[in-house]
Amino acid sequence: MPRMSEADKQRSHRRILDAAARLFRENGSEATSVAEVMNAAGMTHGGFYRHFGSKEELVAAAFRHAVDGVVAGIEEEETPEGRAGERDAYIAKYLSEAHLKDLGKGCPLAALGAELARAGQAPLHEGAEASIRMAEVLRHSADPDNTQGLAIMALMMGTITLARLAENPEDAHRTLEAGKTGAALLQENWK
Amino acid sequence: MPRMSEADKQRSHRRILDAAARLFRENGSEATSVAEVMNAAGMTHGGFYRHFGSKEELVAAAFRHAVDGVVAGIEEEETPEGRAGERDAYIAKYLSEAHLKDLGKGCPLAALGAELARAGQAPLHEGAEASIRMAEVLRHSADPDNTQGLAIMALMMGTITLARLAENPEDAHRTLEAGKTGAALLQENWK
DNA sequence: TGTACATCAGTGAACGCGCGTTCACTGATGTAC
DNA sequence: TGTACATCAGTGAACGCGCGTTCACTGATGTAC
Repeated sequence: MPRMSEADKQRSHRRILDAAARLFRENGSEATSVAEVMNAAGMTHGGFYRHFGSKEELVAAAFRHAVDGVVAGIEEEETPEGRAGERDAYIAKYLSEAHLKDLGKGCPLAALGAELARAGQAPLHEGAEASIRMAEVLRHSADPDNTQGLAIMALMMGTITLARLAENPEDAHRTLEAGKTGAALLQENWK
Repeated sequence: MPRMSEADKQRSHRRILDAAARLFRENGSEATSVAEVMNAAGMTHGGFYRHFGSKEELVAAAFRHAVDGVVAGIEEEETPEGRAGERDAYIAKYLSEAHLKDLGKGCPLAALGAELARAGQAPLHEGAEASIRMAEVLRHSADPDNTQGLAIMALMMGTITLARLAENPEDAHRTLEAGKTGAALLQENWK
């Protein structure tokens, strides 16, 4: 059947990244095999090394791809007003019940942050960039360190992690509400 | 050499839990093998199943053991004043540079929370209990849901996760400072 | 208190299995003339 | 434009390896008399 055209290869590459970004968030990057990713992308495992040099390289690339998907449309906003609107919608969506179970499309930092810190140099680097980038989405002030954005991002990540550990919907809801109250407080009363 | 006394077995059991609680937090429970845990506990891997029925059982037990170690001394405080003192010290210690690299003795929820949510029923249950228990340590008000404690816990977990992803000490420090400012705000201005 | 024996914590070899990675092969693609 | 050929994306078998788990064995412990 091979070989395909250059455009086909790009489509395959994209399918691998899509599958990996979803599966890694759902099950963790360590618990997901290269073969699982390739099957989900509609291929067999042997072709993997035409696209990536190693699994670690895929972990880094898929994580970045996941972050791209999550912040898409927000980073493009030019005006402060557009940003503020996107930002508030983003916080509400982040702290929603839907985000709890939809791991595969959820926040990459919440799903993989802890794992990334020990997954090698390239994944760690992507994690570091994602931290700054995702906190930037939440920036309110002109503070160059974006302290407020970092704090709100941290609160939201922790909230989702705690809510995902809840054994019943009531506890999960309670945790999300705590996060919403906290996020509102950090937005209104900063400094 | 075997068989040892009942007291010896209890000491072995304890050594396995100590080693697992440290190694799982340092490298993740999936990335740590049963043999590594047993070697760190000073034994060979074959004896493991005299103590635990499966690795998953160890993950749950070691996580609980880790939580026990972290909240020890705080839960025992009887008076509100004693609690408040312990609590403030706990927050300061949690958001310190020392906590960043000392993964093996650090917060079990920050290190393993995301992994636990997909590690099986028993580990998930321990994660759920730990969430409530560790938020309880931070309780300020008489609010039965402990909303404030949950929010502060979430903020601190997220802060440590973000800070551990930082590529240089300056960014890590900045993130910790954001967490401290946020935590103070959540303590002072709640509701 | 002393002796015979069953128990069982820990050892180390062995198991089947799935992992990441490699490789010979296929055949459509893209290129040179 | 047509033909010959090199390229290389994807296949599927195979690799060595380490995993979780099992098991026959050892010998000190704890128990029964």
